[in-house]
Amino acid sequence: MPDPTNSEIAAALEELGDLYELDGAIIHRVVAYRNAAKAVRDASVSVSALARQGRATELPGIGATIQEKVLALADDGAIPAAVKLRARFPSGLIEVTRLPGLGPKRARRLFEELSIDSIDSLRAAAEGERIRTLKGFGPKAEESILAALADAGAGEPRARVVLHRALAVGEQLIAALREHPASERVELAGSARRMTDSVKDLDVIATASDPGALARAAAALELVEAAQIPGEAGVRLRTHTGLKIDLRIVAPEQFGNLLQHFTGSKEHNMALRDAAVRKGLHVSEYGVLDDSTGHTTKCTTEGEVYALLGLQYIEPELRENRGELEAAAAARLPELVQLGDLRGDLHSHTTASDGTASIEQMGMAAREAGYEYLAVTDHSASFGFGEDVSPLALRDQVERIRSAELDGITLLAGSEVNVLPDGSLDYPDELLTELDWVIASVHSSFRMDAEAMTGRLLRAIEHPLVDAIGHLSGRKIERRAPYAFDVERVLEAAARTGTMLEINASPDRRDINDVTARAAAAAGIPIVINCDAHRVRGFEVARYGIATARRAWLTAAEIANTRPWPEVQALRPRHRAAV
DNA sequence: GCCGTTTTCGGCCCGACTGTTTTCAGTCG
Repeated sequence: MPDPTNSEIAAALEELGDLYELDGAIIHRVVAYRNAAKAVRDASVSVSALARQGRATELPGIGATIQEKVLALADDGAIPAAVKLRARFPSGLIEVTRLPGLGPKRARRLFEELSIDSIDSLRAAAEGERIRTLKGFGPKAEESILAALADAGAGEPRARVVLHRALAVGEQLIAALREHPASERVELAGSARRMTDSVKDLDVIATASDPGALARAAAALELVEAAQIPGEAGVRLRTHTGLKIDLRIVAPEQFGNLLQHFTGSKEHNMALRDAAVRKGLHVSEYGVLDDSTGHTTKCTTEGEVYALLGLQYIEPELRENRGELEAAAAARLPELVQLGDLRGDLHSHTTASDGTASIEQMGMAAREAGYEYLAVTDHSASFGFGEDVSPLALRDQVERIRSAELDGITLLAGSEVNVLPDGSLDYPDELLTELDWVIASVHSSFRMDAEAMTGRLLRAIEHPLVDAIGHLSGRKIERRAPYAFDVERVLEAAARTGTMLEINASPDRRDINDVTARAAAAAGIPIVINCDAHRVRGFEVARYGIATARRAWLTAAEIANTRPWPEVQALRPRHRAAV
């Protein structure tokens, strides 16, 4: 039996937390399990392996007890405490606690007093008006339970929206509000401001000379399908795309507090407040209360909030409670890479494969995006959609790239070569040696087992003519999970061979992700941020690659293509000489 | 269950909302 993966361990710890909560454990113990689950999920190394070495306790929120439980899971496939509790609480009961309005306390009473142990028995009890017989429950409770059941069964479990779709609408709304005469400051908040992969809804914070007028104007915008009644405090909107947007309007003197609060993340804010309490301060969306004076300080900017707590300003992308508070306290936050730092792009397509523009058109678009160089990397021989480039055609393509006459940008002849199921590439080495740049990607046979996929990737990484691996995990945000492979072994191999790893900036990929990118850079692996552009407007997505890099704490120095092309070349092991 | 420049024991974020309440517990973000 293979060791449990980090996500399996995290799920087991979450479940145990849920079970302890049903069992009536003090909430702090339950929270401890949830914090541990998050620490496992954020870990870039195998927590099973760490636990075997007795080092899992180095992760924040994991102590000796939870390490023991991880070891039990790894050795016996189960945690004894969870087995015992599962016998007492039917699994359907945990689903009942997930319904809005029902938590562990009320679910447990339903179980003990009405034998409700599943969604089905809950529905039957509500319909039979038996729930209102319980003390503390009334007709309203029954009604809201039935409404929650109807929502859950409506088949529209409102999936999260990929970030760029939400921003496409949100940025229009913000631009419109900024133009309104009653508005003063209008800023995006929430997870979208932190540039997460996907979002549930959007939060917008504003100050206004006439709040009511601004809220009414927002509700009247063309992109709004429905709005609740606008008020002085703001308005809740739903756009025609189905996206929910909360506009909150506040007094200017509290703008910093509110923006900080609603930017989150929840975990960041909880840790921030915890640290504040130890200094005798209490942080909320209304200000910072000082225990010793009883005085609440309001902040017009977020910088003031952090400064009051003795912290450096923390960029939104870092606010995930992944060590940013400790770093800010020590004034050791990294200077994050910015969009303007990119000097070139090393992954693009033309009409030679599945792109829509010519070499020249893509070159001009890249130049307009501010790049000094662009690698043209059409798909290789076996791409498989009738868009493949045969070896002969690639030689022609190299000629065309080399002879393209474009001022102000250097075009590089490259290819995005398929990594075949056995880990070999689908161009011969003699052909690859003629190229300036080779990026290798997996485009087929995603469902191999982890061992085989790891071997496949290792072979590509170790190939002396491969400069970088494209979209390493193969994930599509909200649509396709990464394929199974051993991230640690892959990073170890890339670090050893000097093979670069791509952050593919395409907003539905953002692959490698923030957690992996941070681990890769820490291992000394050069990262490249590429747009994978298939059309002239394809370079607009660079901001999403930059966002992932920033969420990974990366500086410009850790991104290869912030350098001029000759320096990128020098970074590569290019074993070319050895071939 | 975790954790420590005020603690190895005694704490553990903050405020809003809801329903069933006569002062609040449970839930949510």
